[in-house]
Amino acid sequence: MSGPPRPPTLADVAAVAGVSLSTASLAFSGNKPVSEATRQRVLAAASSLGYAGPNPLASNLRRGRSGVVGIAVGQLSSAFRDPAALPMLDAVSEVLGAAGMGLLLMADDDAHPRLPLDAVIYDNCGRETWHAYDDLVARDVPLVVVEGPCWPGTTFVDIDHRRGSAALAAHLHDHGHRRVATMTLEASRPQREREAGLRQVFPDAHVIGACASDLAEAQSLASDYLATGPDVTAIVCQSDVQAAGVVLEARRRGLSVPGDLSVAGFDGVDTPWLDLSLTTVVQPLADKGRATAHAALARIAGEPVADVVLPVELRVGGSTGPA
Amino acid sequence: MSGPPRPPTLADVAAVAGVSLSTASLAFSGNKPVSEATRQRVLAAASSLGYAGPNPLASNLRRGRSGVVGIAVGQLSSAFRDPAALPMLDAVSEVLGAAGMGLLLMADDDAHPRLPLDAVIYDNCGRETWHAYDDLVARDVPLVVVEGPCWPGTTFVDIDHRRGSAALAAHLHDHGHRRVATMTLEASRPQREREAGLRQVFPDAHVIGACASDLAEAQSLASDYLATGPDVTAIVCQSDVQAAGVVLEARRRGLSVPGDLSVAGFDGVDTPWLDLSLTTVVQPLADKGRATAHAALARIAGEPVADVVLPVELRVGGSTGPA
DNA sequence: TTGTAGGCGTTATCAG
DNA sequence: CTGATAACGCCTACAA
Repeated sequence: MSGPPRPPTLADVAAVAGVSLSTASLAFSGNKPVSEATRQRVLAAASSLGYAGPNPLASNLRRGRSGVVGIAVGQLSSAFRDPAALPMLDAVSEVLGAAGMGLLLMADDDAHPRLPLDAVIYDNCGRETWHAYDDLVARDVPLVVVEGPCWPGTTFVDIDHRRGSAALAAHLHDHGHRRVATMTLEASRPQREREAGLRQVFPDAHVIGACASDLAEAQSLASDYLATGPDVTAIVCQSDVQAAGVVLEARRRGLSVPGDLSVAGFDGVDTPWLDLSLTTVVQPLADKGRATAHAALARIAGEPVADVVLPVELRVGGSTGPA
Repeated sequence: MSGPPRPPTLADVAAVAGVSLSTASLAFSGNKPVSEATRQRVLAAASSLGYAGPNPLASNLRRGRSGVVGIAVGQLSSAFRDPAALPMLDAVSEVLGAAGMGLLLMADDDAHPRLPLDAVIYDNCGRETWHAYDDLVARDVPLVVVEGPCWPGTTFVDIDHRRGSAALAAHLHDHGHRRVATMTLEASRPQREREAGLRQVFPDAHVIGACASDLAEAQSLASDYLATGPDVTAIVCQSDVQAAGVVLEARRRGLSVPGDLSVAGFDGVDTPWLDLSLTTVVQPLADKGRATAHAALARIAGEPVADVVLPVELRVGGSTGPA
C-alpha cells in the first residue's frame, strides 16, 4: 500500500521502466548511447518514483573520485580578510565548478582525514597548515602549492616575486630614493625572494618586521618606526593593505604621501576607501587561480603538470614620488 | 616480486595481520572494543603495507554520509568582500570542523548536482542562488537558511532585523532627528524587516536604493543624494561598509560627520581604515555561524531543530549626534 | 542497442 | 572480544 520506505535506487527505476540496471545507468550517465524511447521510459519511471538521480556516494566509490578538491588557506578569518585572496579563490572556484568539481575549505585546526579529496591546494599558507601533508601523500592525493614552500611531489604555482620586487625598487631608485625600509610578511620563500629582489637595488634596506597583511599591524609598526626608526624616504610594503596602513599612519603623523614619504604596496588590489592610488606590484590573481585549478584538474586526470611562475607588473600610482 | 599494483585495502591488512576483515575494521574505527594486542598487530600490518586508513569513499557509501556540508553564499567575490561574512563563516567552519565535517563552497553558477552533501547552508543569498533547491529537496538534503526567504522544509537562522533597526531609529529620534534617509540592500525579507523597523519611528524616511553592501556603490549613491536629494539630518545604512562610504562621501563634499550629517551602519564589523567609530547595530556574527552549524549538524543527525532568531544590539559610536 | 555479472572497500549485523 | 556474511548503490567490461 505504501511506497518504498527508503529512497528509490537505480534498480527500482530499472524495474519500473522494464529495463536492465545497466541500461538505466546509461540513461542517466549517457556514457554509451541509449535509444531515445528507452531513455524517456527510464526518466519517466524515475520521476514517478521520485528518484533524483544516481546516488553520488555510490557513484563516487565506483569511480574512485569524490569530485571534491580541498583548499587550505591558513586561518579562514585572516586569509579572506586579505583582498588579494578573493579573486584567486573566485577563479579557482570558477574553473573547478565548470569541471563539475566542488571546492572544500580546509581550516587550519580541524583535520579532515576522513574526507575523500581528489586533490588539495595549499594557498599561501605557513607551516602550521601542513599537518595533513603526510596523510595526503600517503593517500597519493595530488597536491598543488601556491606561493608555498617547496615539497617533493607537489605542483607549484607562483608569481615572480623577485622580479616584481626588483622592478619596484628600481622605480624608487630612479626617483632618487636611497634610504628605504621594507615591511615584511611572515618568513617564507616568497618573502625571502621579494627581499632578495629589493636588495638587488637597496642592499641596506631596513626591515620592519610584520607578520601578516594586516592593516592595524601595519599602522602600529609604522607608528613605531616613523617615531624612532632611521630616516628613510620610502617604505616598501608586501601588500597593498600594509601600504594603506602605512599611508594612513604617516598622514596621522603629519607626513604627506608621497611628498614626505613614498609608500609602495604589492598585489594590485582595490582599496576604494583610500583616496590615493598605490604604487604597487600587480599580480595576476585570476590567472593564478585559474592556473592553480587547471593544475589540480590535470593532476587528478593523471596528466603531467609543469610548475607555473606567473609574471607580475609594476603599476605606478600616486603613493610614490621623488625622494 | 613487486608489491600490489593498487593501493592496499583493509582486506590486505587483515590478511597480513592474520585477523578477520571485521576485526581490522574495528581496529581503525574503534566502534567496538578490540584487544590492544590485535589492534597493534593490525596497525603494524597497515604501516608495513603503506595502508593509510580506510578508504573514505567506501566508508561514505557504507555509512550513507559524505561528511561534507555545502554553503552557498552567492557570488564568492562579492560575498566575502563583506567583512560581516567572515566571522560567520569562521564560526561555521569551526563547529563543523570539530564535528569532523568539511565545508564546501557552492558558487552561484556551477551546479554541483553530483556532489554528495549531507546538508546545505544558504547564507544571505538571493534568488539567483536557489537553482539547486529543487534537487536538494528531492534528495532530502537538510537545508539551513540564514537571513533568507522562507521556504518549506528548511531550518531558519536569522537576527532580529526589525528590532535592531527600530532601536537605531529611536536613538536618532531621541537626538532630534526628524528627516532621515535609509540606504537599502537588495529587496529581501531581511531588508523589508529592517525598513519596517525604521518606519515605526520614521514613517516617511526617504529611500536610497542600493543593491549591495558595497563601498563604491554607497559612495556614488551618497554623492547623488547629497547633491540633489531632500535635506535630511541622518542617513541610516544597511551595513557598516555602506555607512563608511557615506561618511567618506559626505566629508568629500565638506560635510562634517556627525556635525552636519549623522550616519549609521549595521553589522558591527571592524572598519580600521575609518578614523571614526560607526554607530551601528551589532549582530552576533559568530553566534550566528555557530547556531547555523549546529542546526545543520542536528538536521543531519535527524534531530528536530527549531528556527533561531538572534538578538542584536545598538552600539552608539561617533558617527551620529544631535540633529 | 540491451542484458548479465562482478566488484569498488567498507561497515553493520549477528552469531560464536 | 572475534569472525563470517551481507549489504551500501552504482558502473562497466563482456556477452548477446
